[in-house]
Amino acid sequence: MEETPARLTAKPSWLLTQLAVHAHRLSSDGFGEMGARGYHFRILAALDEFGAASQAELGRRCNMDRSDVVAAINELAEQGFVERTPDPDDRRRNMVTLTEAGDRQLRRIDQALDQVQDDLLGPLPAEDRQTLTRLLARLLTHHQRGEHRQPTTRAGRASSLPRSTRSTGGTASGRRMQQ
Amino acid sequence: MEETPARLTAKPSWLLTQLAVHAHRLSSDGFGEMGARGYHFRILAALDEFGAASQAELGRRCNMDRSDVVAAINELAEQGFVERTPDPDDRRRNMVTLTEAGDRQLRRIDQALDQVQDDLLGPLPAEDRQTLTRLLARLLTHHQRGEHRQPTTRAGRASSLPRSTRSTGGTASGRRMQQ
DNA sequence: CCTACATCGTTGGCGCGTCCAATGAATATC
DNA sequence: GATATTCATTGGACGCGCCAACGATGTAGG
Repeated sequence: MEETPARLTAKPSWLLTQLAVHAHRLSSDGFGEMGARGYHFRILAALDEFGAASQAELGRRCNMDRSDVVAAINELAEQGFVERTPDPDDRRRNMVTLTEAGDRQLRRIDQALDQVQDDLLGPLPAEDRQTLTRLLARLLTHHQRGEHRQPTTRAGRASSLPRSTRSTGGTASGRRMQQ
Repeated sequence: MEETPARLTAKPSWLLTQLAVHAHRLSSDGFGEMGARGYHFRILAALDEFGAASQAELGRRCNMDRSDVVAAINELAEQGFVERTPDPDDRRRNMVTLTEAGDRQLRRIDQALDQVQDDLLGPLPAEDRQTLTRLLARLLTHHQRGEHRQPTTRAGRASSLPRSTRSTGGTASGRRMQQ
């Protein structure tokens, strides 16, 4: 069948992102069967492991944007998996709580995901699986550090230019800028 | 800072997809500077390596949907990086050709991506980089094989459900068929 | 020849994940 | 108290991966 350009297959970033596509599909198939998606699982997991939390905290723990937490919590609440109640101690916050049904849902998803790991790592022997996991974890840790561009408390200008400045002007519509 | 749930960090699928996010961001930052995106690079790479091709063929090589190829070619043509001409031998097809400007653009992107690989693999020593690449390549190959569920010519297999009901279908999950 | 069928390009649409900007309420800091 | 910060929410954007359907064209079979 048609070959893929070596310029792609030779690059770790290609291997990684393409394999991630497969991982994502396997996962989606997994919890898609119970009407969930990635964001739901993340939040349920965080609530289970750390207890009730504000939405902002959930976002920090799960690497999600606040606004996406809002939507996910809406959906989870509709399904009865979490409850959203105002925090009396800080009226800006919502306390998000895991319900029993939510706990059950979490376990179901988690189980489905265990199977997914196996499908994903498919042909690798145990040792290689461990090696791969270790290397990935190491890189991920590396890339997450230094990601908390803290506003520095106290006037720490970070020259946050919207930075649309694109060179080859052309027609394009480049965007990007993640802080 | 806030911890991430172990239910997530313990899963290879999580490590993979999250790291892919970083890889994707690094890449985007890379060619975003020249008004390109992933799809563009894939197509330029395929044209450079295998010569002029039809859009369908490009889609097969680059793991892209035909419809997405259309859009990408539109954009590349606007920028003068490829030319789209009808194929006289088969009037269904378009021959897509790489221009000189396109070739230069490809080289620019490719160079930027080399830097990206280095940033991505950051703290890993050469040996680990190699190991990781090898494992990823192996898994990717594994997951790409068996993806060409061919309609078998004659009489349609595949009950082709609207794609949600994919219930306990067991492993297979009737996957795609790109190619 | 004529009828199926497959392929190609195109349009239009969906879902998911990631992100940003801006608003209004509440709180923290000075 | 004035200012800055945090929080939830809305509304939007973009990339990537898909799918369905169309009309035009090409290929096989009977």
